Amino acid sequence: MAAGRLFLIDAFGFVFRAYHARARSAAPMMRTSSGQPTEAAYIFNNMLRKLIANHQPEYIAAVFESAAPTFREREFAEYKANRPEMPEELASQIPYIRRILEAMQIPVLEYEGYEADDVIGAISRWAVGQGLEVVIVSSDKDMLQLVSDRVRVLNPIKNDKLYDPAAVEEEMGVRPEQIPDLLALKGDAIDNIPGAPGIGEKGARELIRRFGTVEAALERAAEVERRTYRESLINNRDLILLSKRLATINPGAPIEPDLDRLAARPPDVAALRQIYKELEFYSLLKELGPEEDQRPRDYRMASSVEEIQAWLAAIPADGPVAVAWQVAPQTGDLLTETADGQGRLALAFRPGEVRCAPLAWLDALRPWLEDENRPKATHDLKSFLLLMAERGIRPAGFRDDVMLYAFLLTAEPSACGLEAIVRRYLDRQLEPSPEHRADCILEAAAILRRQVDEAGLRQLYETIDLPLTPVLARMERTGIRIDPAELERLSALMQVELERLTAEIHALAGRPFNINSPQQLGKVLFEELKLPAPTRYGKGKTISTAADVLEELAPEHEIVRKVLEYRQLAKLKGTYVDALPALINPRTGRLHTSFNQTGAATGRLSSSNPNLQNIPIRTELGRQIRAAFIPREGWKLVVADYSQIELRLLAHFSRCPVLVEAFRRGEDIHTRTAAEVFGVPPLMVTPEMRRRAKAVNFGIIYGQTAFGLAAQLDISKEEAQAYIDSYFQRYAGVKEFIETTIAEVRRTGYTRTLFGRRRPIPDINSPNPSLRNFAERTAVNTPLQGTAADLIKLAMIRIQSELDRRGLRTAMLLQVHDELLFESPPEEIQEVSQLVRHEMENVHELEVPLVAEIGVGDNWRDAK
DNA sequence: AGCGCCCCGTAC
DNA sequence: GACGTACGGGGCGCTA
Repeated sequence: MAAGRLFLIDAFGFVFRAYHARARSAAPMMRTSSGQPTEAAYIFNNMLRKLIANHQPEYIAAVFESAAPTFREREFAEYKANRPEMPEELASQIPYIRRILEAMQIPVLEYEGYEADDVIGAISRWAVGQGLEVVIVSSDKDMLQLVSDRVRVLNPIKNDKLYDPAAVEEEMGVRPEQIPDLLALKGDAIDNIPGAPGIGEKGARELIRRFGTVEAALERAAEVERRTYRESLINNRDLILLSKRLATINPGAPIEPDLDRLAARPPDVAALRQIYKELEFYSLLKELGPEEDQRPRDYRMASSVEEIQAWLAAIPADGPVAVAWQVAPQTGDLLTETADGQGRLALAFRPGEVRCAPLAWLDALRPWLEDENRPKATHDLKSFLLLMAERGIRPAGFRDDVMLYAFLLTAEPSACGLEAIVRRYLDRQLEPSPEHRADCILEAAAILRRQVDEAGLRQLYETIDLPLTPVLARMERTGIRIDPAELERLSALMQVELERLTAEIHALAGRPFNINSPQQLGKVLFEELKLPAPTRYGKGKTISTAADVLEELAPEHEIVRKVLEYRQLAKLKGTYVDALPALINPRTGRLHTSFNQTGAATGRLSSSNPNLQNIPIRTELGRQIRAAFIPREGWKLVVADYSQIELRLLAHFSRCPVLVEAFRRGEDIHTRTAAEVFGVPPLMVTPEMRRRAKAVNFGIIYGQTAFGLAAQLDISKEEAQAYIDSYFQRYAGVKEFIETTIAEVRRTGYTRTLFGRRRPIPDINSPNPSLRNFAERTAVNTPLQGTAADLIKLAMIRIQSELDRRGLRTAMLLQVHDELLFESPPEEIQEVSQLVRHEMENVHELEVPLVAEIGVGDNWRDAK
């Protein structure tokens, strides 16, 4: 005979109650920084800790509900029908709860076809037979029927109240074995046990105390004085008996667990630490104490190619090998060679086990690098592809890019560097050596891979983010041609103009000063020349001299007009005309930007060194700069633009009939909006009305307020508000979309694009109205901007694959959010135009058509 | 001299 | 406080 107490935890019951208790409260739910709800896991974890600390069980197990239908559901379809589907915020925490149990070494019991109640009943009976005492950890009243002299119920929600038979009788008014009878009469709303109509809590207790059982009460119903009770008993006999069967825990299940498995064991602290890190339970992490990080390290430079190959051959082919290379210490830029000539690749096989190879050995590693069946992990795959491409190697088999994983999970550019990943997910400090980088990548890959899977982001990763990487690498490598002579010509012209303007401005100011300095300029304009100072201030304390402020002042003084002209020239010259030629790669003679896949929280790409996504187009001078972007000799540039993609997505998401119809009929959307907002037929829409409607349309996408629209259009706030009201009246579906989107983000904590890309919006429930408003605008804008980004990325992947499949020489050069730029040999232009248009327009079926406009020309300006 | 922040302006 | 997402140049103040 065994001795001791067996604690049986009603896991789902507890989790449900804990969750719903919190869900009802107004406070925002607890989440990780990436938006994963964690509160139920936190409460459950603390309940377990408290339980173990206070009671020190000899035996313990957690009982889970099985997914298969139980006898109650077979007998009574409505059973538990009142219980809502488990909400996503709770369901997503169940895997963590199971892992917490695993880490605490608490066995989980679940048996197909039995509810947790029945499993607990059966195990209790079995355990008592084994000589154990049983403590059922549950806050469910049903459980009280199992209480006996050897079985107790412990309610962790009710301050660990422990129920013995006397306590049950005191609280419920009946003995434990009479609980099903009680419930059979009074019913149970949560489990949808019907009960006897007309008999409530008090009546049920009175009847059961008097007659002992439901059966006896039915038998002797005639004796009941109170008419409603008497008639309810007589008229609902079958319902009452069914209710009793539903309420009765059936302990007859043939369940006999292995007692040794249920013996309490100390927690696996390392596993627990890992989960706490993932869930960002920092206070709990602290309680676990400092981690001994001095894990054994076996970092070695391989002594021969053969040794590396032997290593590679020895590891199981299904586990990934992490690859790292040298990066510049400060910038993180990839280094092809180090000062000491010791450029090397590091390969991590198992935690703590890393082998390095000099770059000179790459040829020997080529078969492994190019073998798509040898899985690899990296941080920043694109850089690695570029590094290898320089050496004529085309690596394959990339499975995990922890940079992309981190981005999918957090949508935070600053969380995607390896340093940030190691700090956040491994809770360690990154050392710069490639060995340590590879070691960390291997470890982080396992964690992030799992989180990506659990967050439902796997498909997005495999269909968009990962396959886009080699496409971008190729675009960067191809680069784009510019005409430096043309830019130098422009630069000289602009220089002359700037010098003239400088002299004129200084003369008007009565003294020389630095026009580039907002501080000095403000002093000249508002203090010395006493121009009417606007109320607007910058984040510092200087009066704003921004263009829109100066525009207002332009009629007041000649100097303001000249400053505006100076500013434009200085900006374009400094940022583009002079900067771009200096960045031409001498080897290729072309400009090679970097596309950052983790640079924009919405999922857009960003471009840097140089940024080729903000080349001017609005002014004539700007267009001259754009004209300096040219194709290679004898080729053409082909430009493909999505038309109004974000407004089309707004139509798709909102299904707003007016908007949807306008796009289906191929109308000019700004004219249509003008007609709606101003209440005139489309033919009566003036250019000014269209301009204003266009501002309203964009304002909607960005969550603009009346204040902002008024400033933008230089109209009164009231007039702007009238436009917005009129808009929402005509486009009621859009209004509803905005409201439901915000409501959903409030509930879930993050936005999702059409393809499931998420962005946590933690401030959505902030008490600070400014933060909250900003969060709301972000919540509305991100699914539009992010879905547009997903769509064009998908189109890029398909276009590149189609270009390759057809053996075309056309090269994709740039992406500018809703636009793709190609260079084509003349004989391919027709085919490529068609191909590109087809892939862009058919990238995904929406409520409205997607339209791509194609242009061809000898430079970027003329191709549009 | 180098870094970081601010203002400002370019793109979509 | 007031329009979403970026990058980058120049000024300027801080630190070295």
